[in-house]
Amino acid sequence: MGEPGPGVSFPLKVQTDNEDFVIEMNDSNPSDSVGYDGMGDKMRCKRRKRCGQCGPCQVKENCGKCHFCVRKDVLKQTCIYRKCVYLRSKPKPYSRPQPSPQGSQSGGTLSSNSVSPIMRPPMGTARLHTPFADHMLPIPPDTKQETNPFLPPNLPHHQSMPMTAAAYPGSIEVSAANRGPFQPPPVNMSMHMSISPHCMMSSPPQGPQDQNSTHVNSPPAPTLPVPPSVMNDRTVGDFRQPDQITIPHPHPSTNLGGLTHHHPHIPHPSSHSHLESQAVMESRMSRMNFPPPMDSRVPSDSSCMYHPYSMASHFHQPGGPTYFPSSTDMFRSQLFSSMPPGYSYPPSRFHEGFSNMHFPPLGMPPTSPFPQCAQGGMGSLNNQAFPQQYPHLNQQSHGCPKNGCCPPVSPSIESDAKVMQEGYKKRSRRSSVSSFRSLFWEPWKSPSITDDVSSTVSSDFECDIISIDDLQMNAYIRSDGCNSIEIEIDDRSVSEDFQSPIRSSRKSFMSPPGKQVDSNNRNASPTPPSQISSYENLTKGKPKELKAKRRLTFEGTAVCLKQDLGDEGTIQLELPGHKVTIENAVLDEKLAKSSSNLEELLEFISSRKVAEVDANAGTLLENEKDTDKSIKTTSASKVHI
DNA sequence: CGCAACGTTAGT
DNA sequence: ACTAACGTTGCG
Ligand SMILES: [Zn+2]
Ligand SMILES: [Zn+2]
Repeated sequence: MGEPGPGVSFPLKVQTDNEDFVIEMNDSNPSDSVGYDGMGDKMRCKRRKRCGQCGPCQVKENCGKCHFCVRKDVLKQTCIYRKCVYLRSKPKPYSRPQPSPQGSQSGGTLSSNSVSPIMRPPMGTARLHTPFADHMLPIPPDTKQETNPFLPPNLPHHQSMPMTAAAYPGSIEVSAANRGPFQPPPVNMSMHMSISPHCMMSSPPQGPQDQNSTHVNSPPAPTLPVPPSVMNDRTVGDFRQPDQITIPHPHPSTNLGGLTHHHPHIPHPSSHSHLESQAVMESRMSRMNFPPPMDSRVPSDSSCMYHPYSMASHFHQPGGPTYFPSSTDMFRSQLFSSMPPGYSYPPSRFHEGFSNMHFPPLGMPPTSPFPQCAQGGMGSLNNQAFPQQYPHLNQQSHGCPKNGCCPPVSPSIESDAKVMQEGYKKRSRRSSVSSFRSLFWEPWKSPSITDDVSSTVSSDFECDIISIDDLQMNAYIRSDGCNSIEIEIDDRSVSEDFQSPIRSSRKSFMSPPGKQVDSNNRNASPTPPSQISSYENLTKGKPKELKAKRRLTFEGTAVCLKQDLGDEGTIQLELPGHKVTIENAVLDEKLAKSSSNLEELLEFISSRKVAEVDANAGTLLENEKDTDKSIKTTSASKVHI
C-alpha cells in the first residue's frame, strides 16, 4: 500500500477514553516542511498523503464499484469513498501567511504549543464543523448491503464509518476542560474580545487585517464523512449548496451521533434538547479554534493550501449516490485551522428538487482567515478550492494536515442561532441532519439575530474587559483560544430585568479550573496544580475565582463576543440575547493571566462585590429559552459553541 | 470547466 | 519491484 496507515503520520489521532484528539504537526517544525521539491519560489508541496483521520481514510476497502475503482488501472485514483477529504482539495502553492509578530496573536497571553490545537474531528467537525465543515462523502453505492446506503459497499457499517472523532461532522470541542491531555494550550487566546449587544456590525478593535478577510469566516472546515448512523435521515437535499442549505437542525429523534458531540466516544448529552444550540454554538466556536497561521496547520513554507475539492460526478453512483459531508474539515478551518472545512458541495444535480433556502448574507463577510483562502473574498463561499479535477465539489479550501499542508479549516457554521432556532422548530421533526450539516458548511455569516435585536452593539473593546453597554455591565471575557469562552461579569451591574427566571434556581455548575466538570458529563480535565498555584500566586491569596452570582440574560439583544486574533483575523460569536444567560461569571487563573493587570482586575471586581468564591461555580452562557435548545455551558464557564 | 490519462512519488 | 494513488496535463 502506498499510503501509510493513519497512525503513521500526522495529524496524529489520539484517543483517550473520553476524547479524541488530533495532533497535527506544527508547521514551525522544519522537518515537516520538507516535501518541497526544490526551493523554488513556488515551493510546491510534496505529495500529500491521506490524513488517516477522515472518514474516507477510515475506509479500508475499495468499493469496487465507483468510477475510480472500476477504472482503477487507467485512472489510478483511489476509490472515491476512500479519498481523503484533505486530499480532495487541490494542492496549491502556499505562501505562508505572515505570522503576526508574536505568534500571530495580538495580545495573546496564551502561548501556543508546538502541537497545533487539536482539531477535533468534526466529529466535527467538528465537526461541527465548522461549523466546522465536512466534505461530503459520496455514499457508496450499496453493493452488498442494501441496508445502509450510507456505508461504503462491502464494508461493515461499523468499520466503514468509524465513529472516530474524525468521522463526526461537527463536533467541536469547546471547553478547555474537555480537552484532552494533549491539547495544547489555547493559542489565540489573546483576548481582545468585545461583547456587545448587537454584534452584527461590530468591527474588530484593531487590526491591521482586513476584517473581512480575517473574520472568522473560516474557511470551511474540512469535515469528515458523517457516520452512517448520522446519515440515516439524510436526504439528497442535504447536499444543497451552501447558500441553499437551510439551517441544520438535528432531528430530535435522529441519531445525531457525531454531529452533536464534542467527543466522539462520549455519549452525547442525553437529551437532544441541546443539540441544536450546541451544534450552533459549537460550530461557531469552531471558528475560534482556528489555529494561528503559525500553527502547524497552516502550511509552513513548505505547506500548501489546498482547496476543497468536490467529486461530484465521481461520487455519483448509479445506485443513488449520496453525499455526505464529512465534518472533519470543519475542524480544520483556516482560522483555527483546526477545523477543516471542507465541505464539498454536492453536484448541482443533487440540488434539484430540493428546497432552496437561502441564507441571506448576514453581516459577517465570509472570509477565510488565511490569505490564501481569501481568494474568494466575500465570495469565498464559493471558493473554488477544488482541484481542477473535482470542480463541482468545490468546497472551501482546507489544508491538509499532513505534509505541512494546511489542515482543513473548520467550516464555520453560518446560520445564526436564531435561524437555527427557527429552523429547528420547523424541521426538528424531519431529517435535520441535512440542515444540521449546513451549519458546518456555511460560511460564517452574521446572524440574523439582528432581527430580534434592538440595540446596537457596543462594541469593540479591545481589552479583556468587556462591557455590554446596553446592559450596563462589565465583564471580562476570555477565550481559551480554542474552544471556549469564559466570561466574567459583574452581574451587579446588570439590571435584574435580565435575569432569567427559568434557571434562576439553578446554581452555578461551573467549577474552578481545577475541578471543572462539564455539565454534560463530559470529561473534565483538572487544571494542573502548577497552574493553579501560579494563579494563586498571582492572586496573592485572593479568591481564585470571582464570580457573579446571578444569572443574567440578555433578552432582546444579541450578544456578540468578538476576539481579535490579530493577523488571523477576528472571531466573532454572535448569539441571540434571549438565548444567552450568564449564570456565573468566573475569573479563574486563565482569565487572570489574560489580564494585563491582574491586580487591578481583582480590585475592580472585588470592589464591585462580584467576587464570590464558589467551588462549584461555573457557567457562562446558557441558553435560556428552550431547554431543548439551550446552549449548554460547560464547566469553567466555557461556552460551547 | 470537467474529466481521463498517466507520470510520478511513496510505502511495502 | 510492486502497488497505490497524488498531482499534472491535456483534451473536449
Ligand atoms: Zn470505489
Ligand atoms: Zn483523510
